Amino acid sequence: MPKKSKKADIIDTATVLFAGKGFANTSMAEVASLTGIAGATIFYHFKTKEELFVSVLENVKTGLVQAFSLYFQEEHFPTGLERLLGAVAYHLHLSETKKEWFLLLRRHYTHELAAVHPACRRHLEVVYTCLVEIFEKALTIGQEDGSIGPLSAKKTALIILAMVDGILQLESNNLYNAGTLYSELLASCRRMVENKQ
Amino acid sequence: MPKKSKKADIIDTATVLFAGKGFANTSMAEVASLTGIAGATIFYHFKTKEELFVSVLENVKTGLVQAFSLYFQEEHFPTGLERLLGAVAYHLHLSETKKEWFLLLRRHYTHELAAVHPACRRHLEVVYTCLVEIFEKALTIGQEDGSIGPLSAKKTALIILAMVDGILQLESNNLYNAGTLYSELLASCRRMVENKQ
DNA sequence: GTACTAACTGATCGATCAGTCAGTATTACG
DNA sequence: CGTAATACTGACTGATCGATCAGTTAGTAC
Repeated sequence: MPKKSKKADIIDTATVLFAGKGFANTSMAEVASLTGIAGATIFYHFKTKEELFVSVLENVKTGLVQAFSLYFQEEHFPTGLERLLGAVAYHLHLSETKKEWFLLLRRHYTHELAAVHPACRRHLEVVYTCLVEIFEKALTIGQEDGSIGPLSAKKTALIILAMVDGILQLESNNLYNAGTLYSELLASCRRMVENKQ
Repeated sequence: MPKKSKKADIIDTATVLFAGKGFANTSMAEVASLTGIAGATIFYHFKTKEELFVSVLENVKTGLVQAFSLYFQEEHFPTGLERLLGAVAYHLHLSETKKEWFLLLRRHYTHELAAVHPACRRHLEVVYTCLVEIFEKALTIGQEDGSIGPLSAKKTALIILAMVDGILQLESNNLYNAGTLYSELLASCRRMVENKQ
């Protein structure tokens, strides 16, 4: 196994903790102990707790953008509609294999900090722009090939993102076994955007 | 103006603070000072911070259930489809006039506590059951009168709830001016559930 | 080896905060 | 009025946590 730098180890540990327990409830001491280093070491690599958080978010951003770009490099779709449904399905899939990423993005602190911290805001914007544009592009393609009806691609992309995110939220809050809803979600998306023959 | 009890004052102040800054970032001292009472007074009415939070949540539950019940007492709809869209619109409307309620329900701490604290969990369940059943009932009525197509009422109700909640989330995170999306959201709901003629 | 730098650490500090307690004010009632 | 309960308060405590700092170790260059 490749020996990772301690700095990267800290970021990995912090990602899980920030995502799982939130910023305020995660202590630097806990990050240090789970990483297997002394408490003061974190402050050598990151000046403040906030700076650590931003590094974590940047790391998530990079990973997420890369994952989607890779997916569309390998997959190809006959119609825009199928491309859209593929994107939704991959979004759902990623949120299972990389739960921490999406938990972190859904944490309130992430958005509170973004309102105040320019670098943090930029990372968040990149993530959301990436997600929205994926849907938007699929919708535009679908309108050209006739698989998708006439609607505002931009606004519909936002609504689909909200819908997917809302389902993931329900699931992560253990309110309903949302896994059961995945196929129903895809069907609902299809009904929502497909061209009435 | 009716003189309110200090206990009710504390709950009102705490609702705004817990909703706006979260549980961990709200100090009992702040709640006390904004309510205009001494710090120790809160602990006379509520044994712990957690108990205060549960009282706040209970209060939100009561208000929310009442608001929806009142709405459907006064409004009547010609079709199930219109009833559904009315419910969605009222949900969006309430989330503006009673922002704190929905912010509180979306806070992670609310769900983390619910996983451990039975009374808290019960309050949350009442709220979500109320919201889901409103959509579910409208869908069922619509299927009977032919305005809504054949689909699982329960699952579709969950998806619509997730969609509305997702839009509100986008808005409260200042990511997009989601207000612009309200009419598009209603149109999308309609396309999703209406009976193909 | 020596010299220099980067990585890392243990001990500690100051601030914050939930919760306690012993006591004071306020109300209700005979 | 008296007295008893309820409502409220100021001063304090113990624990937690972010951050600092003086110092040690590991790595690299010569």
